Formats: sequence, structure tokens, C-alpha cells
Amino acid sequence: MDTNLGDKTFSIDLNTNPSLHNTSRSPHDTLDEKLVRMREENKKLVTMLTTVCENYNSLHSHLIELLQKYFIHNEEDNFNFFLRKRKAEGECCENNSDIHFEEASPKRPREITTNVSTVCVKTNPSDQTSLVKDGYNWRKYGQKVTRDNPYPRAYYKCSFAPTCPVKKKVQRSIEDPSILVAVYEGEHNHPHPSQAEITVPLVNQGVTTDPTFLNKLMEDIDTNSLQQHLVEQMASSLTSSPSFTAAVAAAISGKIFEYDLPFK
DNA sequence: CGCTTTTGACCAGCGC
DNA sequence: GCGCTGGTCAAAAGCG
Repeated sequence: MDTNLGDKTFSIDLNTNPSLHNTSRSPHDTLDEKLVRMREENKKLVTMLTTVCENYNSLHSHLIELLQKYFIHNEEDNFNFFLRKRKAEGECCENNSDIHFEEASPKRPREITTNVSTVCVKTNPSDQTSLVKDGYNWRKYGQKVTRDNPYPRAYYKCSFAPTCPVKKKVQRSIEDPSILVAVYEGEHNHPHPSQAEITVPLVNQGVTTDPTFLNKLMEDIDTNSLQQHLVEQMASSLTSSPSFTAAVAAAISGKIFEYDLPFK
């Protein structure tokens, strides 16, 4: 692959270690100067994020191109197998996929296949539960071991509303057992109960090498949502960092002492 | 006691 | 028609 993603290196000092600043800090280093520094770092972060997104788009199109070439230059059977596999996985139509299966089969599927979506979630490998946190309440009503995957498939119904028709199937990926593949069927007929415990989609947390899997993922996630999530994740990483928190706390306390606030 | 999970049984679709 | 497979049901068990 000729994408020079690895050549781009970023050396950004986030200034999150307060002890380092104390050693190099001059007496005239005012809060305003810190603000200027932070703005510059912010600009660097924005630049980095833009580059990451550009690289992502480039890789995305490159991967699609490679997959198309692969299926054209290899025997047609491979492509047919690819189609069959995707069909067998119950994948369809809601995503911006180029391949639709509704018209492919002369017989109608046994169930309505509208509003089927697949979500892949990276989990802790030591965590053996098949729980995908998406904010809804689910009641497990069955479990099966399927032929093509040694990991059991769990069947859930939405229990938030008694009349909600939504079902989901959760099964570990055979390629990477730390990945949970959740297939949602139907549409919720009630509002989302909570946004608090939504699990971050895999694409933002980890990597898989399965090309069909990657292709599917990339079609699922548009660039804007990726950018937004990257920003949120970066902010989350910064705020969860003890050194960053310490730096903010030091700056605030310094400000308090500087102005000699009355509640002191 | 009520809700959830587990698990074996049952059913329907599909291929041969 | 038969066997295989995926999906669902429902009784029993577990849990708070």
C-alpha cells in the first residue's frame, strides 16, 4: 500500500505535566501566555485531526478500490462467496452498501429484513459476556451455537416497551473473539431511554484485518460522525488524564491565588 | 415475588 | 421426504 500514513509523525507537547512547567517556568510566565500556548496547541490538534481524517478518507477509498480489484482479478467464485457470506450474515439495506440482496433471491425471506443494521463492538477479551451496551433494555430469550462460529449467538428482545418489535443478535467474531457483532432488526417504537451507556463502535477503538468486515464498517460510518467522535474521544482522553487534570487544577488554583479571591 | 437468564424442545425454511 | 440449521418458545432456575 502506498499510503504514507506511517510517515506522518506528530510531536505535540500537550503541556499536561505540571511538574515540567514548574521547572521551565519563568517568573513572567503569565496566564495569558499560557492561554496563547494552549491556543497554539489547539491549532496543532485541529491540524492533526484534519490530517487523520484525510488519511482515513484516503485509506477508505483505497481499500474499496483494492477490494473491487481483488474480486475482479480473482475467480468469480470468490465474489459469489463474498455475496453469499454477507447474505448469510443477514446484512442488508439500511447501510449505504452497494450490494442489496432483496431482489437477489426469488423467494422472500422468512422475515421482514428492513431496518437491519450491524454494529461491531470491541470488548475486553477477558470479558466473556455478550453484552452490547446501547442504552436500551434487552431481555435474552435464546442462545444458539451456530454452524460457522463456535461462539454462541444470543437472541435479545427490546424490553423497554412491551410492544417494541426490535430484536438483536449478539455473537463474538470468529476472527477476533474480543469483537462482538450485534445485528439489530426492526425499529424502536419508543424514545431512547438513555444515552449514558452507549458503547463506542469498534472503528474508533480497535482494528480488524478482515476486509469484508472493514468494508462493512466503513460503509456504516460516515466521515462527519467519525470526525465528531474523534474530537469527543480526544477531549475525553485529555480530561481523563490525571496529568491534564492536575495541570488544569494548578492553573485554576494559581488564578485563585493571583486574584486573592474573597472566599480564601 | 417478579424479573431475567438458561436451556432443551419445537418449528419452519432450505438443500439434497 | 429427510436432515440440517437458525430462530423462537416456555418451563425451570437464579437473583435481587
